[in-house]
Amino acid sequence: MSSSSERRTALPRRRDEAKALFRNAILDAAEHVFAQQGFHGARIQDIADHARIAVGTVYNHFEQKEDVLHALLEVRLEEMIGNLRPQPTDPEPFEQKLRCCILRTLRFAEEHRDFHQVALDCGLFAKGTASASNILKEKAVAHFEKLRATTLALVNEGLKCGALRPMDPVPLARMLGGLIRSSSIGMLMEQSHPDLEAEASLLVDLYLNGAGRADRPGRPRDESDLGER
Amino acid sequence: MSSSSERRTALPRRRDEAKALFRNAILDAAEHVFAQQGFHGARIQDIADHARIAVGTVYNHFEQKEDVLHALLEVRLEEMIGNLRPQPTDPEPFEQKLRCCILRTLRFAEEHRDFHQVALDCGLFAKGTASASNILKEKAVAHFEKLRATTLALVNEGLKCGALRPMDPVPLARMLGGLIRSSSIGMLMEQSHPDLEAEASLLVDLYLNGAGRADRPGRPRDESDLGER
Amino acid sequence: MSSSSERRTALPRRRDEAKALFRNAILDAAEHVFAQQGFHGARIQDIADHARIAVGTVYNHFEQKEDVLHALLEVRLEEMIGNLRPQPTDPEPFEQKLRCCILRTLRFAEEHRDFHQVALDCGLFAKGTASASNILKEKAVAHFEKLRATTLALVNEGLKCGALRPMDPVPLARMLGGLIRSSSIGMLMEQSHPDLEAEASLLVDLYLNGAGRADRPGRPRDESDLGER
Amino acid sequence: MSSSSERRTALPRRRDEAKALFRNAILDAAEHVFAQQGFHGARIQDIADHARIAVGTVYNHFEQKEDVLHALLEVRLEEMIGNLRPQPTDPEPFEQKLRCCILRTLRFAEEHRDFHQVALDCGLFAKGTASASNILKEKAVAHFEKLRATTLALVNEGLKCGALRPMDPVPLARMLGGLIRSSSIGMLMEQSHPDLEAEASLLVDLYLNGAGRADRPGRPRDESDLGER
DNA sequence: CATGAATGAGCTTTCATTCAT
DNA sequence: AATGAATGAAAGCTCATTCAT
Repeated sequence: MSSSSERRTALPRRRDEAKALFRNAILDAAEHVFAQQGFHGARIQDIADHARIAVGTVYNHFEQKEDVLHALLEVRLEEMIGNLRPQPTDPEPFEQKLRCCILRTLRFAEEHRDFHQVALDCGLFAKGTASASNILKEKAVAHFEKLRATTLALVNEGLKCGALRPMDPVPLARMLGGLIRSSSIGMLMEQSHPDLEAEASLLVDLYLNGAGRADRPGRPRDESDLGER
Repeated sequence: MSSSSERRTALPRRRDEAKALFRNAILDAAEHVFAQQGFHGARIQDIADHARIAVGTVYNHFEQKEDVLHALLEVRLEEMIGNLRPQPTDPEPFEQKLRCCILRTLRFAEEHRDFHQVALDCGLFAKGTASASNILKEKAVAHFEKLRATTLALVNEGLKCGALRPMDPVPLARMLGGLIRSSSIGMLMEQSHPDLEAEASLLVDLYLNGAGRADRPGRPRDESDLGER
Repeated sequence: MSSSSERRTALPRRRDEAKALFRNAILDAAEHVFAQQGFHGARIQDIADHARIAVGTVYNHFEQKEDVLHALLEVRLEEMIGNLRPQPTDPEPFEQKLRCCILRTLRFAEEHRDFHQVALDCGLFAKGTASASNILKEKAVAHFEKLRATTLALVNEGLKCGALRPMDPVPLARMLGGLIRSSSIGMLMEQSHPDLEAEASLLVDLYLNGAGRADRPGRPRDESDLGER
Repeated sequence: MSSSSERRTALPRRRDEAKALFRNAILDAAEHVFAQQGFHGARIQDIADHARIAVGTVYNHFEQKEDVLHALLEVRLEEMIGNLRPQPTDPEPFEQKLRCCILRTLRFAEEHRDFHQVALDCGLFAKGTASASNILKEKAVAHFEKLRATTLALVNEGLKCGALRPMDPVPLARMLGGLIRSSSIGMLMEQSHPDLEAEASLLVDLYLNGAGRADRPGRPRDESDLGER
């Protein structure tokens, strides 16, 4: 009885493997080509060439060019959000935990420069941007919201444990996102491979303590510090 | 001083006025259309329609589509940089001056949402981004550098007068840029018209003092403060 | 006042002339290419080549490939219907009038073999046929209906003047259409140039008197003749 | 007489059965899909889906898409010609025999609306039509010729027995074909299920006696009738 | 100099056919 | 022999750019 029943499961299994293989190859190729040429500049032919497959094959896995982009962003963004989100193994003081999250995110950016390039190009980090909303439409917003929600959750945790100033979490999250983004973009631009640990520490320091000189005159929070002594 | 000699100067003057009129109309239309549809999604026809002129007329003023974008960015960026740069009338303590610069920049972003949309779309705020480098090429870098230099100058002034922590100005500038950008994007996204004065104050506060609670335990700069006593 | 006011009328006039020139050139080319290769086999490039214009120009005059076909059928069918419809100058006895209408229609078919080919290919003479309904959709039905109505009007005239057997005009019209169509198709097939006058006379004779031998035994209408004696 | 020798004959028999099963399933599916979407609009995938088999299987039975159409037309046309051809059991007076042939043909058209649709679409009834000649090439002509020959044979029989007017059989055959075709098309169009017996009688009547009123003045054959008295 | 139609290279997408399983 | 994914040539359509008026 085996052969037929085996076929029913073994063949599809192989097929599914092959399917996933092609799909990933296409997404990897797309990541690279989109990063180099932008979404509009990238031709399906280029992606197919990079994946060493035929144009038609791309269309066997994705209905439209846009769907390739969408799938790519979805997959990578999930990974990125996973990195930004606190892990069970992260150390407890919020400052350390934040440092770990940022470090992981920077490492991800370092390892996935192409994706970051694409994400920027698509305005993934800026909901409502023109080409983003035109290419990705509502889906773009969903992508962005996920990232924002994750950042917000991180900030809220900091507020709860008293590590952050008690204030509206939205600007706090916005600031955190801005800092990470600036740093990531800086890395992309410099094409350098900096000391990510140091960079993460610097980011946390700047985020928590600000850019101002601690003992500068008229520092508002010094006054409140005095009051507490 | 015959009428003919007058004509020699008067006529060109009129022509120049007319020329500038068309050029500005094209740039205004382009700002709107690019913001709505993205650079690649915008057709010359669309821009011409918005400016209520013929396509050919666009090509009488700009060699290529890209040149329209370039000119637009150049004009608006100059204005934006002018706003970010400290003015003679700005109040002296660095904190106040910074607040003024940021406020002007946010106001500009508010008034030129379309330009901001375009600038984001073109990765103007992120040198080396795909579509930016493909569309604008070297010129994009020049645009970006100008903005970066202005931010850097502002930070250096803060360092000189002792308002900022003595450290590498590059990350300080990057952080400042990231904050302003985050806030601008936030405004674009929310489609709301917030209290810009309050927003500027908040930004300065966060930039100088950080997001951390001042009296939290183990605050690093408290230690350095101790050392100075 | 002249030049500007002239321009407003003179320029558009020239433009309209040119426009009609191109449009007709496209339709003529399409008639030929569609006839040779069928609608699906004809590429826009082929039509453009035949009209000695660029592909894009075709699209400046017609939104889609289908619209070219539609316009072609509309124009030619109007002409064809004009030929089938009785003219004021046609002689009065219905038989003679019918002969004239058929002769004109056969002449039109002879002179516009290409159109006939296309019309057949599109099932223009058979409402609801597959490719017709797929390519032309509702418009195909409209085309067909016009033709049918014209044939019906002709038959009704014959009924009114007592030249045709008093019966349901629909089968009478159907028969007339079938005869003309068969003859036209025969001409297309034979690639010959027959004596159209003779062909028209033959058609009228067959249509009015039938294919049966007049004096054959058991002829039903002879019986009715008997009753009248 | 071992089981092995049996197999040698039994197995191929089964195989042939299975083969015919698939072949017929494909042709049935093709008949439906071609009728719905036209030859060019029908994808092999559609046909395979309808036959609930895989695309590859179609190509195991037919070399090309066109061959499917060709085989379909061949099979159905043979059947159609068989219906049009007089049967041994048909009653003898030519008029009755003709009535039977037409009735069978109309019944076939009624039962095989899809095939008729396809045949029309392919210009099967009009040799030399564009898409027909492009799709079916010479084979189309062969199909058409068979049908024409059958019609011609029928007409010749009528001539021989004196039921038809002594004249060139080609126009007579053409007229007969045109009448049957008009009626079939009419049925396809109306989507109605008329009384086929009445329709057949009407056709024979019109074919033999024409559409003209028998006692109208100046009827040419009346004169010849007079002469024979 | 404004105009707007002509141009044609280039792109996305389709689908008949092939072929490894 | 059935399967269905891979293939890639081919076609419709777009739109930046040109140019005659």
